[in-house]
Amino acid sequence: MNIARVIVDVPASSTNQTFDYVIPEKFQEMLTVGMRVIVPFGPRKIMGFVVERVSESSFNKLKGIIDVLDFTPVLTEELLELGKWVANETLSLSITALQAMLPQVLKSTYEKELVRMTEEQLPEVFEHLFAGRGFIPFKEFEASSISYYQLQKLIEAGDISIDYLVKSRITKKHVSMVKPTKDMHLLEEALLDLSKNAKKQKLLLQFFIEHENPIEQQELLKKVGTTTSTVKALVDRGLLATFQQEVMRDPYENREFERTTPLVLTKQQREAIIPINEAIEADKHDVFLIHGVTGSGKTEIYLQAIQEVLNKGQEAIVLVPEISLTPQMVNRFKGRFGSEVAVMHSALSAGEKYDEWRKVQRKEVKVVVGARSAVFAPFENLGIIIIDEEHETTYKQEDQPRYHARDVAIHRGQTNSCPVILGSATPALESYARATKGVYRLATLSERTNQMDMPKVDIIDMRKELHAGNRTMFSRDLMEKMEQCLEKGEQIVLMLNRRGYSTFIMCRDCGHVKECPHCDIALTYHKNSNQMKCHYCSYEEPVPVVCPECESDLIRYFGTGTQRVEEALTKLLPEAEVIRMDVDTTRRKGSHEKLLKQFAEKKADILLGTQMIAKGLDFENVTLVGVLTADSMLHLPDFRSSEKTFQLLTQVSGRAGRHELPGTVIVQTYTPEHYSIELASEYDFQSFYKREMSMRKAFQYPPYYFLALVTVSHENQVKAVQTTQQIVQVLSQHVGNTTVLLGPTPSPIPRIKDRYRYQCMIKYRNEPDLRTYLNKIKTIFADDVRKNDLLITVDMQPYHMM
DNA sequence: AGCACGCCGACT
DNA sequence: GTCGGCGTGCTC
Repeated sequence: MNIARVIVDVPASSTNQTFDYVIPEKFQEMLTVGMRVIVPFGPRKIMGFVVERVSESSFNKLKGIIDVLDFTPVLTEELLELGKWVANETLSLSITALQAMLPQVLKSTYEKELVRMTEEQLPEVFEHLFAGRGFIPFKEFEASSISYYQLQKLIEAGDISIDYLVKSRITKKHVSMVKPTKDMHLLEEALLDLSKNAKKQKLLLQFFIEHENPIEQQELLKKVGTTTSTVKALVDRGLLATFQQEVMRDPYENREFERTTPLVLTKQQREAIIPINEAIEADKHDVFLIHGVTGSGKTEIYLQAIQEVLNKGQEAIVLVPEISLTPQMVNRFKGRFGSEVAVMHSALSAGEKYDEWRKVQRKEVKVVVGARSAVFAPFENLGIIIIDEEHETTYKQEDQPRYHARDVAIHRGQTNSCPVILGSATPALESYARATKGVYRLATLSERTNQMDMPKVDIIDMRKELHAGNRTMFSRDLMEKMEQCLEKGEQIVLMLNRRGYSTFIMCRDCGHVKECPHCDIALTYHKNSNQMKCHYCSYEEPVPVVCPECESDLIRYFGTGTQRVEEALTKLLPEAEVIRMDVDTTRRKGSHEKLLKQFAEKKADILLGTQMIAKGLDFENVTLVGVLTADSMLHLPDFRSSEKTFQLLTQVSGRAGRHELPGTVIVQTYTPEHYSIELASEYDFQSFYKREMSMRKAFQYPPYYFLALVTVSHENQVKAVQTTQQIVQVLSQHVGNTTVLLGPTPSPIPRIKDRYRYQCMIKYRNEPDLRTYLNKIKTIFADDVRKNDLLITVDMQPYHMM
């Protein structure tokens, strides 16, 4: 078994296979599957994952592994298998699937260097370039005006060589430690030898005579009340030594978590948890869907089920949508399970993420609470996977590998024979349909634990407001209720559903909208820099003074951004303090949390924000929730827009009156008669489900049909259309007659970065070999892709049609 | 991907 | 003769 099969870090279809390498003697014993290695690949050195150890290879001249990067495998055998499955399922490359399971810092970066091999005089230009150094970054050569040919000659002559470096992004955090170097009695002797003036040094020695263990320098200095120079003096005398020790970053280290104990469950909660506990006991895989209204105590069920799993000595993964991974959520898990919990979300620095991941790898924790990618946590004795807010679209990764965390979770649940819990107040139609069919087991929690009714929802027809002469973005009802709220000292949450809207620039005279010259999309206005930016290609230009079309100076920015609402609010309710939460105010790390804390401490009356405020927040003093534009995403070209609207409205309504104070919700809309708005206001999931299902059936959408989306992009529009047409043709020869092929159709954004984008949508009910056909297409066009800069992407079960 | 190799055409 | 610019095939 002295040969390793390696998946190399070269994301290309032609290298999407294992490569065999000889394992040098010194690595024979320690190298196991799942470790990262550095291997020669052509003239380069690259990183790769060992996926198998074998004793024979069909390949003749094997090269050897250069280095092994890990002492503990970064991928367990289960995860290697899972990687294969993900790659196959999502039609992505093996290396991409494997990389997706690891924290970013474990990715390798590559650099080239020029190494001087001779002391003899090099040509003038090279002497100048090296400037006395033994090696230089290759980039410096590229930046110089020296020709490649000249370099080639020197390389051939052996005067210069190229070195390929594989670097790691890992940054381990270290602290300075201090320890005594001599025995106790020697320290005591030294103490007597010190001069009378060296008071601080004496104190330090005294300290180590009492505590002989190494101590963090910072802590030592504080305890003894001295500075590094004193420590240094003793180090110079050979009595003490300083060294660096690695520490784990703990993003929550300075936080106290109030320990909580299990709550008494309601009847409905008990009924829901019994079958889950049975599955845990029996090591049986099953998918449970908990459909529970907001405030029905889903989280308590999760906590108690996890406790059951921990009691068995097993581990738990909890997935939460990024956006609701709020301090409140983290508190609940940290409060119950303390240091057994690792938290993984995007607000952590790369280093912190790595450390949290290592806590799992080193078995220092038993529970992971995290966003999508936490589904790959390297536990080896998994007892349960929980997906909260399972309907959230953030569980679908939008770049390669385009996996859905729910599917991965269920697959891991099968291999680990453990239960998977999906929880939501508004389950995804797909999930609910499976639950009704008995594929998943359904538990319904219809009562809130505090017995309070859901807040009353008033729908306001904004067309009538307009007719009545109200041209502001606040209806008369909302204004009145806000004023009442402020008088009583209660708080307000205002949500602006910005999806589908953005601040763009439009000419009031001719209606001209400023678009990106490289993408078919309106440029967005950025107030702070006074620039127009493209969100797709980061093209930028200053805001025009006059309309480029008609030269009118009536060119303004448009759209209802949170900034504009804030401005309007301060005009209409000057006494109200407003906290604005959107991408602009929450970009900085921790600012999200800070703003929420301020609001919780009642430092503001109104919390104004985008969707990000709809989830997971729980403020006792909030009695009014206003949705400014409920229908803004209803008209998007997305078959899930009704579902998303229903979910969002239900979610945001749950923010009001969660405690003693009764709550009101005001929903402003231009389409009050739309069923998703009407039924959300009545909290009628069942009717919505039936209604939406019949729509999906009629229009052949999930859950009745599966989808696959093939997108083709090319600089040349004709080429893009033609290729898509060819793809449709090839597919039509293979697929069954119940399968629908749509296309070529332009993508919702038909051009990005000067590339035209066309797509083909496949709607199917039963196509067991579809992946084979799609792979075949990839092979057919592989040449075209490489030679003609064609791009073909496949998205199985797409969530965004772009 | 990224590198070498080879062929071609432009330029001194 | 000297260079750089692509197109092509290969990487254990």
